[in-house]
Amino acid sequence: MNAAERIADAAQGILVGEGARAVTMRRVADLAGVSPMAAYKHFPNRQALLDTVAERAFRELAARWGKQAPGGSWEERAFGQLADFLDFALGRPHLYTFLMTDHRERARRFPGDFETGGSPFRNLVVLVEEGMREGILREDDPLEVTMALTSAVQGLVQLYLGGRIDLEEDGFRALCERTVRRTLDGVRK
Amino acid sequence: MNAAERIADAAQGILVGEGARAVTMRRVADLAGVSPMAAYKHFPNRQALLDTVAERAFRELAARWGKQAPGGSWEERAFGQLADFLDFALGRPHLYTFLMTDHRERARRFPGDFETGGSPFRNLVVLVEEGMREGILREDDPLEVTMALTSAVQGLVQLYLGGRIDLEEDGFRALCERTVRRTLDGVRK
DNA sequence: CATCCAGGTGTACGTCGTATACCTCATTGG
DNA sequence: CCAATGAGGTATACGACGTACACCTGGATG
Repeated sequence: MNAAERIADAAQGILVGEGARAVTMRRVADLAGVSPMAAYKHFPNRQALLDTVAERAFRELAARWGKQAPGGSWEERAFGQLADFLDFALGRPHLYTFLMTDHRERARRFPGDFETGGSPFRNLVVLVEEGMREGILREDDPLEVTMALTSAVQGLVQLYLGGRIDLEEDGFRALCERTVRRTLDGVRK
Repeated sequence: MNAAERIADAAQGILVGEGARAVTMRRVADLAGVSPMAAYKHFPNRQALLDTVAERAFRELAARWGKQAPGGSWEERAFGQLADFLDFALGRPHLYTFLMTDHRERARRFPGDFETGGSPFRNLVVLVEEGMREGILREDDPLEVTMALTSAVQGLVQLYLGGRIDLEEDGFRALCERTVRRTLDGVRK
């Protein structure tokens, strides 16, 4: 029905797909069954289309991650979130890079946008707040503690997807777990 | 004299420059004062030219960072390294992204290549080993501890350069310091 | 002196984003 | 009932991109 959504769907489909094919207007149009210029009736340019796709994908992601089973200890839930994050990053590397790494002017911004609805990070901040309430984590700025925990993993993932970590996926996941554990416990004597 | 180096210089110059202009073969050739096809006498394709530029830039970086003044406490030296890293990442953002983030098949790889010569990371691993010898850091795998400390900062820089952190440069540098401090001390109670 | 070839040029092809002009209906005001 | 309108599609074209290919040129070498 809505042609703009069919076009955004097609663009997202390219990001989700296996091959590392770039999201070109012609390819998107082809996938949507429409001529290359049709997209410009709905988006002023390629960047605006990509921004829309990012917005949608972020919302979908937040909805999915919100539904996690709440059982288990705090640590089990925390490492469950890590596993979910890695499932996404390693399972949809192009979409991950597109959402998390590519420069985008209208991206969500720390700190403001990470507290309000729709951001996948919100769930993690909540988890950290729970950890502080339960006395597992030191009292501290929840947002910044969340950043400390997540940015280490994001840095590792960036290196891994950039071909700079010579490990199989299982080995890499284990490295991420050890790194999070070090961030939790500190490396200082 | 060496034409290949003049061309690589030109390419590096684009990465170092202010504007976010892409490294196109035509632009490189123009800067080198040569026709667009000349580069192909020295590099089989654009990717090979970029790989060469990355190799050179990495070596220059390692040489510069190796010369740091060795004075001060371990912590002062560590945060000095952080400042140097941020000077580079924030001062040459395009070169930084090119070197650290862009997918490159022939990139240096963890763990092997980070231990041997020419890698800027080598200095940090040495610093961490010193910290363990001085009893400041817990006995642990030096390479992985270095990764834990650096990947958090890399994750933050990636977010910052991607326009996802709404802070001035000073505020961002302070956030990096606090994050490294948390990684050193841990966030667990 | 003839040959060769390292290193340069000019041209051309297919791809990209997208400006522009055009077309085609369904809706709607008179 | 019909003319006008505008939303949404198309075809064509332009300049920039990476690069294949044919060609040139001048100094080293047999």
